[in-house]
Amino acid sequence: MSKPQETADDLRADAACMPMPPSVQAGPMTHAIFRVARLHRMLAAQLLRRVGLHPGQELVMMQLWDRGPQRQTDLVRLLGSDAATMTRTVRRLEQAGFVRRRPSTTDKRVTIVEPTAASLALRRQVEDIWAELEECVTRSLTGDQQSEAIDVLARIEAGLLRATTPQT
Amino acid sequence: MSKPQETADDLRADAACMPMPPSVQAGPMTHAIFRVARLHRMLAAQLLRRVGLHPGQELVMMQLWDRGPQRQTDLVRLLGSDAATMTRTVRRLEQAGFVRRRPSTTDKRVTIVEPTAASLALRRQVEDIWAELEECVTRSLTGDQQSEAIDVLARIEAGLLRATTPQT
DNA sequence: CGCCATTTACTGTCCGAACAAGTAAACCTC
DNA sequence: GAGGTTTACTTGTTCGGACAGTAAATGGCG
Repeated sequence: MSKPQETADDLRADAACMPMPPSVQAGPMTHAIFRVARLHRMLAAQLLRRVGLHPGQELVMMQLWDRGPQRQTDLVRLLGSDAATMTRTVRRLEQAGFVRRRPSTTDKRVTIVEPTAASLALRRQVEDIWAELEECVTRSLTGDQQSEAIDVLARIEAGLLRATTPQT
Repeated sequence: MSKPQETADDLRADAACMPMPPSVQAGPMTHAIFRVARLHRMLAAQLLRRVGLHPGQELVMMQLWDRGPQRQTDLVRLLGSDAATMTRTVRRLEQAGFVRRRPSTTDKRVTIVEPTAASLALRRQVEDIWAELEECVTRSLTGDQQSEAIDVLARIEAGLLRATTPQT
């Protein structure tokens, strides 16, 4: 094997660098967001796989652990998700044994979702995963840059929000 | 019936604010990235739907427009995508008439993907969509903040990259 | 030349995400 | 209390994304 040694730059070029054609270059922020979002999600998926969760499921569990039993609708609202997605996600979490579903006694439409005792073992693992994720995100940033980043992301979110909620 | 009227803040709380339970608060950057990524993708999907594309397909088309006919493997490498995903995405783009597939004469394994003449009409629309996306992302940022944002996102990407490519 | 690892593309499977449509229950108003 | 509306949940479909497995073609090596 020649391939004398792949430098860090080579790896960087291979793995992340979707190259820079002119049309992509036209939207540097959009492009950067795409890249970061994908890497972030990939890393989250990779870490969550170890504990048998798929991306998105951990968010449901975190809500349940923090806020206790919830109606599915509440989970949908809290996560900004979709009712259909929530139905299937909760069903899979139930099959995995992390969640229990119980019909409400006061409103026959609603089903209450609650974390199982078995899920408590997951909680610390998920918290560790979030800590590791956060570490990966922040380790290239100084404290000041982290503050900058939080502020900038909040501003970007505000700008996007104005576009996605034109109604009212 | 109290619920006099929902204020703009209420709506904002509904739409974007996935609340702040302690475990989420533990990873403010991770949380912010999730939120921005989701909004960004939602907006992209919303804009792309007008021209009949799904998120991800536009990236393939942009590569083809900018770099000309490509092997599927090249598209996979350029976009950092998956061979299986690319197979299906290209097939759908072909069915939609935006792409043509042609077997290579020199290597019977490869199929060359090239944009159709019909796709050229899409190109300007997609460029407009990227411009609109970029506008939504940047409109809450000053010029300095945009530079900050690019820098910060690049640093975050670098941090994530070190985690997702641990192997040589 | 023949063997074998690699490359390229495809299929099946499972997941989240989004949309549409439908059902049942609760609520509201007349 | 009857009828219309809203709410809560479910199912079906389509898409991108990821993993596993397959088949064919290629290229290198002995």
